[in-house]
Amino acid sequence: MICEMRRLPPLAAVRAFEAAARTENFTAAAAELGMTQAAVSYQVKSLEERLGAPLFVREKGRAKLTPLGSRLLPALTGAFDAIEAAFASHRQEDETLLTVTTTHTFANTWLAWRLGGFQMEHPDLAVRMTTSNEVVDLRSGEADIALRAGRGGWEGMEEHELFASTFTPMAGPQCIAQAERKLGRPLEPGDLASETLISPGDEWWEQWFADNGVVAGEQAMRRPGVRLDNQANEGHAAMAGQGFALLTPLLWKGDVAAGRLVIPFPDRLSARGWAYWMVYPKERRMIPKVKRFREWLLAEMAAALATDSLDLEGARPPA
Amino acid sequence: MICEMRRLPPLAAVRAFEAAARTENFTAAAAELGMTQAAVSYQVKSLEERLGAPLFVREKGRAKLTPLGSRLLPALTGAFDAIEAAFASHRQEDETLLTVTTTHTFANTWLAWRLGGFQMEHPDLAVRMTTSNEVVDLRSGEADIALRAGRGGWEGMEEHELFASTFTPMAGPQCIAQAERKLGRPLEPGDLASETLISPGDEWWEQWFADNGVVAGEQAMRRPGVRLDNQANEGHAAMAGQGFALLTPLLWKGDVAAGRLVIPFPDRLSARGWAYWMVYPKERRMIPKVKRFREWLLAEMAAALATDSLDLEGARPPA
DNA sequence: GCAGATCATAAGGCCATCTTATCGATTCTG
DNA sequence: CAGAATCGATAAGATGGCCTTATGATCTGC
Repeated sequence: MICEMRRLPPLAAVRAFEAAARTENFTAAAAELGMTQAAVSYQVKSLEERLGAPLFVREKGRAKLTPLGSRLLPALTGAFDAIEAAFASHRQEDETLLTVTTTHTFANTWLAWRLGGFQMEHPDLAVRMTTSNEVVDLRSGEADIALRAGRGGWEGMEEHELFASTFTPMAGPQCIAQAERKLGRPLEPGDLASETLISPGDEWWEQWFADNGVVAGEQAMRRPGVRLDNQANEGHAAMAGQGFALLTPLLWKGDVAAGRLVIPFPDRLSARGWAYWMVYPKERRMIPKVKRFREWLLAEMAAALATDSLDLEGARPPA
Repeated sequence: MICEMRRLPPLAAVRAFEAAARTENFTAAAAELGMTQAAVSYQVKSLEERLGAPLFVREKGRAKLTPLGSRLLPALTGAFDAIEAAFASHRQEDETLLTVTTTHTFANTWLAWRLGGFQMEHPDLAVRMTTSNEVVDLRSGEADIALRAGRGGWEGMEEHELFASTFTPMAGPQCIAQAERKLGRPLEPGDLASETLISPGDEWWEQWFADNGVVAGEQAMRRPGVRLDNQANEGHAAMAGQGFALLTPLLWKGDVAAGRLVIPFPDRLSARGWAYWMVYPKERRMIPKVKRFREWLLAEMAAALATDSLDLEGARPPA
């Protein structure tokens, strides 16, 4: 093993010396360090004893640096400045940069549309949004807050349930129109068994078909089809007329309102048993930027939920 | 007052973090720092709490740096390296450079002639000799050892008396010859009253005249004459035939032996009540270079004194 | 599945470090 | 020149930061 042995004097003593040397005044140094003059005197003396050489000459009631002390001082000042700068830059960044991590889906369909509002309300914060799938982000300090789907119960985390993860089939208007033209009547759940599905192999299709008594659903699920890796992509594919996708109504309100997506069976809503959560380490809950984001998000979410969810025509402009 | 407030985390924690981060291994870091793994864990944790952000991600029983930790590490390593280097250079210099401070006189007449011998015996030491008159040199660390004239009793200093500071008139041989030719007989103490003195106003002339019952000495002392500021210069002036100087026999042995200086009254020796001393701070007596020089000097001095003192113009060995 | 390595944590002790108080020396000031 | 103010050294005493020991949990490799 590489044992790069360091031989350093006690750092508390070095620190006291540096401050004392910089001012050539033990009393002032003590004030700067938040301790007493006696403590500085003690530390300086102990450092001198350790070095076996004097750092100050005491004369006429003052302390003046010896040549050795003068030689030592600049390097030490530089070193402490470097340490301070390292932590200061962290603190600076930590106070002014808020990083939110979330899923592609939630980012795309909800957060990205509203994050500008938060930024407007808090111009002193730099906001960064990243998308990823690991909750580890929080433990490793890569993000301050996570917005995630799951069942909750993350160890050591403060959690706020935002909304339940429900889903129902949606498709582009032309897709619906075409199907109904073909059938000559409004769509019914069972009809989807013969329509093109997006991510047909998905277990949630199985659940939805079961929830709605569609036995023939399995055929549709076995048909080849595009398999996409997140709901955001599925939604966009649906809007592009690629078929029916299972989507969470809350997340697509805007597109539904704008007519880009149609919900054929507004009352045929399934639930995953999941929810979306806002999550952050318990111990960071009092940090200002975390607090501000939490409050903003909860208000925003409340507004989003306030619109009658079944009355799905629409995303309302956020309060 | 300029209160350049620094906000630094506890340095012990920073130090532990730096070592732990460098190796990404708390156990190894603990070994390097000479403490236990538990202590490193404790310190790292305390630093993380202070920062409000994790520095390591603990997973699979290992600790891996977070991005924040990685960003911090280089600056901290650099800072500690700088501190280490500062003290190391001092230590290096302190171990290999021996500085002796002494008077012009002793340097000129004794030490300079023999210091080469010490250097030969200790080629690993760099030896530096400076001449000055302040004992403060030692307290300020400018020199390791002082060779000084005085009465002893320096506070906090280890002292070795080397030899008593005695003196007797000396002059160049031509000067003596000229005077005796003029008188037609060997010189006697009283004759100096009408000879040219070097530094005639010096109180030691007064003492020497008194010690030797020369009442008329005062005349000579009031005559104008060159006043030199140290015995080295006075001795050289005497050798140049400028007159009679009061010199310490031990210091001029070589010149006397070579015939460049003559001692007209070898038994008319006065003492100043002073001695020459080797002096150094008590607490430094065990430092190798100090020890080595001390032993060398005492041996050298013993050798110099070993030659029968009365036979040789009479320096007496100190008690 | 056991041995070995690594980190976390609890409990407890102790000494380094700090504070308070006081003194002596020097400098400032009216 | 006296008194006030400033500054550093030092003694005595308190405390809590820091370290150790001991143990547990987790992961890896044989």
